[in-house]
Amino acid sequence: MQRTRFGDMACSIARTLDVIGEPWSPLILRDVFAGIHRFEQIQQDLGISRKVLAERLRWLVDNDVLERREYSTRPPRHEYVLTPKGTELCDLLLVMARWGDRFTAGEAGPPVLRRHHACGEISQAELRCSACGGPIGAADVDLLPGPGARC
Amino acid sequence: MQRTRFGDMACSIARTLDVIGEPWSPLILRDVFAGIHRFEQIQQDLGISRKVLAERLRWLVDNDVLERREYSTRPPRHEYVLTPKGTELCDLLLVMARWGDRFTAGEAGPPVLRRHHACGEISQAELRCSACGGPIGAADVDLLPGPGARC
DNA sequence: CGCTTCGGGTTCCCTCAGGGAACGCAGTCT
DNA sequence: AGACTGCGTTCCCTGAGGGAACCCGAAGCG
Repeated sequence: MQRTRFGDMACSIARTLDVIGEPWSPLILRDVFAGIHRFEQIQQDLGISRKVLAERLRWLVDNDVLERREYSTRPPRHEYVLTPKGTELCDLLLVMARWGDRFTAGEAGPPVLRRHHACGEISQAELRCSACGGPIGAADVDLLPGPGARC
Repeated sequence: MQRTRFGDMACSIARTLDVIGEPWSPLILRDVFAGIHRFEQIQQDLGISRKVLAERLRWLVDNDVLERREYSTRPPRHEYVLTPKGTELCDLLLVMARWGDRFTAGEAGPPVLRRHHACGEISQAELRCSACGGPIGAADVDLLPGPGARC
């Protein structure tokens, strides 16, 4: 067997990892989210190998996270933009950024700040319960088998 | 160069990935969070190679995400438990699970449900702005350079 | 017209990380 | 003593990632 695939596991976490769990994929998503849309720019920004970048972009497009859009026919030029599915995936990046800000930023402070459009304030993303609206964290939930439980 | 390290990048997302971005690491975290604390159990649950599991556990312990605790002196037996830092990292798993539930669960529905202790309801984790309390998503923020911005 | 550039990849080679299985080792059971 | 268990470590083999070179279509330019 080669590198184990996670897509067949009966676990939403594993299936999410199947889509963006490969090395570099979340950073590619971050770049597209941050406004870097072109192959050459992403490659330079990340310092990733062109081969791997091409593979990852193809995978993300095939999985409907990114869309490969032609922005010029002559000469033919393409850019990568987020689909709605990909935009929701970026929520993950907000939570990763929050954890990184808290635990890895050190003396210098966070390298990037995020300002909420709606209120104009610098903010972090907090997790709230969709049912009661109260704060929720990993320690506050019980796990129960759901309808698509393990075979 | 070998596999590129993300820890030195001026990006909280990259630095978070440096801690749990390797293949398998999030699933190991999920298992420990779900109550699977012992080497042998994790190995069997995931089907991961013992070598890689030992490497990942050591890395997570070194990074203060897990604690290796002796639960029996004779014979010496150890288990892995979440540190506070690791527990906060599990918030990431909640968000991954939500995305996976929405976009990869298919007909069968989500394999696992999560019940909020505080209200007793089955729920998903929603993102809210820490400043105004309103809903927040990746599409609702502007990025600004912070104090620890790229050198 | 031929030469260069540029965006966006593809191909090639080499090393290193992951998979799998075997081995090791302390301590306990019978 | 011999078997078993929990927890790793060692070994070999394959395949994925890094790096650099190459490719191709379409301009841009003297």
